[in-house]
Amino acid sequence: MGIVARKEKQKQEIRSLILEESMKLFVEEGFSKVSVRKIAERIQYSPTTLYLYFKDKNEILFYCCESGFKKMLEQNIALALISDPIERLHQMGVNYLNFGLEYPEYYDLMFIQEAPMSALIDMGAGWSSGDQALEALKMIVQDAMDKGLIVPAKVETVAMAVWSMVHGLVSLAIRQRLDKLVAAEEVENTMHESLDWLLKTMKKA
Amino acid sequence: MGIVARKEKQKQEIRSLILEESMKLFVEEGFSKVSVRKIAERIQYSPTTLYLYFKDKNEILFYCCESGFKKMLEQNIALALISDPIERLHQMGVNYLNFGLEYPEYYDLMFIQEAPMSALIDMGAGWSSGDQALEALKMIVQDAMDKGLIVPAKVETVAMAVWSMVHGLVSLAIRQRLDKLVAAEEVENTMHESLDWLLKTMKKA
DNA sequence: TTTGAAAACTTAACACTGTTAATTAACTTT
DNA sequence: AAAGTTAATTAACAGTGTTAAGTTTTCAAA
Repeated sequence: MGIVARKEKQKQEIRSLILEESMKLFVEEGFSKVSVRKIAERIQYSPTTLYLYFKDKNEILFYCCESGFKKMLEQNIALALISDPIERLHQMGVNYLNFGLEYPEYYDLMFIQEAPMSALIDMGAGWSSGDQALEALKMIVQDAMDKGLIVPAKVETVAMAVWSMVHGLVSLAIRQRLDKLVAAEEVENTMHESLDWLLKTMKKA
Repeated sequence: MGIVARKEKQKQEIRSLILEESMKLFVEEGFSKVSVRKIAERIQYSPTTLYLYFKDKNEILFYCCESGFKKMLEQNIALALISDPIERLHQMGVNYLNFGLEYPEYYDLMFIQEAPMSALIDMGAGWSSGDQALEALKMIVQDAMDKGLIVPAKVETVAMAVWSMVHGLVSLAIRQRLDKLVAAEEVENTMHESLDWLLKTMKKA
């Protein structure tokens, strides 16, 4: 059995190689420039070889996505130290904005492109990493409500509102829409102000 | 001079023909399926002919966008009848959600894709239709603040927050992310609840 | 150690994509 | 009718994701 295990390991190594190089590529050259042929060239394999390790390009992108979520979750570890739910929610939002602005290519893939979700459906798999992040959000909202810091409402409703807002900010920024509302150099600042505003507004007086 | 005017008119007619057929195409088959060749086939012209009337594909998409904004502004005419700013803002949000869910392909083009914005930059033109909608939003917010219905803040900050939230809702819904938070059949409902929640929350007690 | 099957990989090809340069067809003006 | 201008086309380039068929490599059993 040792031999089949080693083979499996080799297979996993090539899978990782493909993913690593894919991620380098789209951080360097942007999402739209990533092609099967370019990835293949980088790892010195024929383009069709990739199809022995992944169903299609969408599946590759899906796994890149997963690694993006890991990056994001790492940023959120420090949140556990903040006891005040509102303050914790606020910092989570700040982290979200920062992640989106720092890694726009990852963000694009994780929350804007439909390719990874198509892969998810094809694979019949779950959005495990994404679900984890959403679960964390819901728990904070619930906590804030339990402690009487915000007006009671359906948790999903509030969570959706908060998520939608930060996603809206990031995705509009990435797609150059926010500079239609304020000058380009003030976009990032105003984004944070909007987030601050939301949290101040939703805080029970 | 009459002859050169007629020629100009003919030219404009072909331009309109291209745009009309493009829009039909991407409402029918979706944004990603629209190609220069498919448009050309529909209007019985050679693909390269389109390049005599438009700089590139992005420019065609840009003008499709403009027509999407027209559709959107039409929906907002009735807003003028609502005197209460908060109520007006609310209805504007409802219209926004409805537009996005009813014409996801248009919405995609107008607010998610980067192609139209690239065209805009290439053309050195302004985002006239979009600006108009944003101006309307800012005015309502200003009005609400003047009448003491919401807590005073920078108008751009609040406008950005509100826009980002409804955009976040629509774009996450379109890209199948919201059904990770609530069941698919409850997405639309919860979207509206989130909007309601925001407006209730920002309303000064 | 040689054989034969299974696994890994590549080549060739299909059907697309946006776009440019060169060429032909049509219409205007002289 | 001849020359010049404009409109439209054909051919081609360089790229995309993906599949089928063929080749090379690996490795266990004879």
